[in-house]
Amino acid sequence: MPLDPPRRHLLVVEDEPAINDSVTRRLEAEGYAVTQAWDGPGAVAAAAEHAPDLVVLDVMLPGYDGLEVCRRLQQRRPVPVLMLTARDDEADILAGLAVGADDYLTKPFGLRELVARVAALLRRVERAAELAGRSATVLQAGAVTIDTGTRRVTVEDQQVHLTPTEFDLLACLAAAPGQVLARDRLLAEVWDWPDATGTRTVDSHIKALRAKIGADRVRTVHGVGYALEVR
Amino acid sequence: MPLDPPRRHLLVVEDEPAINDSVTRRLEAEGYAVTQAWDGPGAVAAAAEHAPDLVVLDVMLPGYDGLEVCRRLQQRRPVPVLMLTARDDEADILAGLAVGADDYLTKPFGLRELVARVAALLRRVERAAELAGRSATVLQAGAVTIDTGTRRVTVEDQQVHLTPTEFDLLACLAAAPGQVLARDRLLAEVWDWPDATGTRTVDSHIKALRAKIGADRVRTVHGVGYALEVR
DNA sequence: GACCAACCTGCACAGAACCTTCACGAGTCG
DNA sequence: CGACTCGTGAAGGTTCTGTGCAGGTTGGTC
Repeated sequence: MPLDPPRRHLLVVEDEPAINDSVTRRLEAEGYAVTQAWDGPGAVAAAAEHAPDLVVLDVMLPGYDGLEVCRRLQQRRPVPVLMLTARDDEADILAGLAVGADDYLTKPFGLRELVARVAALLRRVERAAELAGRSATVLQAGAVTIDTGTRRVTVEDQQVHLTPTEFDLLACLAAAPGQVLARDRLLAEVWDWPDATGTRTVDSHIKALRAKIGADRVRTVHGVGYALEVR
Repeated sequence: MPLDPPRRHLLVVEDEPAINDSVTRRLEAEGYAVTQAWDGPGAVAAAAEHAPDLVVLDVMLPGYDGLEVCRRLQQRRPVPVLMLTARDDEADILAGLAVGADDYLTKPFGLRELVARVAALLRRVERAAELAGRSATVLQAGAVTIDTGTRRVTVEDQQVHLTPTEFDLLACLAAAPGQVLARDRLLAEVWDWPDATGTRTVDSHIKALRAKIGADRVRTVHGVGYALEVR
């Protein structure tokens, strides 16, 4: 049981340097650990690396849309998102909430208000998490069961130990059972490398995965990619 | 504007009135139509009557076990099930998954989490249904079935292995069943060679394809090209 | 700081899978 | 019956994948 209230880690995603910096400074003054990101890819990468407890996200971003960032973040791991929107556009806000944002703030906003919202959202989420206890989202493909909540995998009711990357790879394949996924796609989703050129990393992990869950459960489609057998 | 998605119908099976009511109220607030049931027989009857899109099912029930309910529901008609379990028992969870549950949540859980799970599961199931049913990925010509998602080909329910080029060629022909496609056209679409001059490559692959799916399924149109028989 | 274990990545090589071309015979059409 | 088109088999070359291994990173321990 952790005794001290753990320090909360926030991710601030905002392309305007002045706003990003002032928000960051203020939140740090409030005692949060803050990581900054200035565009979509950076945000996704930072989130993957730091696993923040909450994300403050501008919807208007270079790279790709803030909504897209939100979607990707949620897809990877549910994380509370406080959306910043310059437009006072109902549709935009609704879209944000639909892709997993939990609250929003329209520009221009005061820092005091932002801080209050962040605190409120964290409180809300943490209370829910506390009540939630253990839970999971389960994927299944044939005799393979993947629990993304506990990150455990069983094959024919036998538990198997997978490394983090192996697990993510399997989860990615299992999200679309039977479907063939290209190496590029896997590199983008599992490794967050939008650019994939001549690396054999995927193959190496596929090999490891096969050794652990059974070689014939991962199908090679020559010249295309890999697929999880459903059977 | 996104057109309204059809209203989803849920069945909540839980014997504890306080929990059942709060869960139901919250889900209704989220826009779902909700039916309540308090025991096993009631759950089965309600499912038969309302044909819900998803069932939230407590495993500990009077009457008979939640697992039994789950089994009966699945037997009647496959329906996504989100299991609620008080016990933090691995075996119990696995048993649930084995009888057709798709996800689980251990008590005590947060309503926020529950809502998220319900939405995620519905999304997943609907996506799967789309992939399975839609002809977006599945092409058909007579007894030949081509799944471009899994890249699998079936001839009279027998699976056939095709090489990448053979598959693309077949898919190209199957995209316009019965239609005659010129070699130029095939070279352009399958091989991405806009310029086609006196190569016999197409013929070679047609030959291979014929050997695998049956010679008479690919018709030669002298001086023009090839066509997939529909029959 | 040194050390160790677990893990990720990339490379080189071998073998498998695959594609293309060629030559020649058979088929088709006017 | 020519001229052209198509089928066929084999050969050669190319691309792709499986695999073992080494170097590097990370995180934890003494």
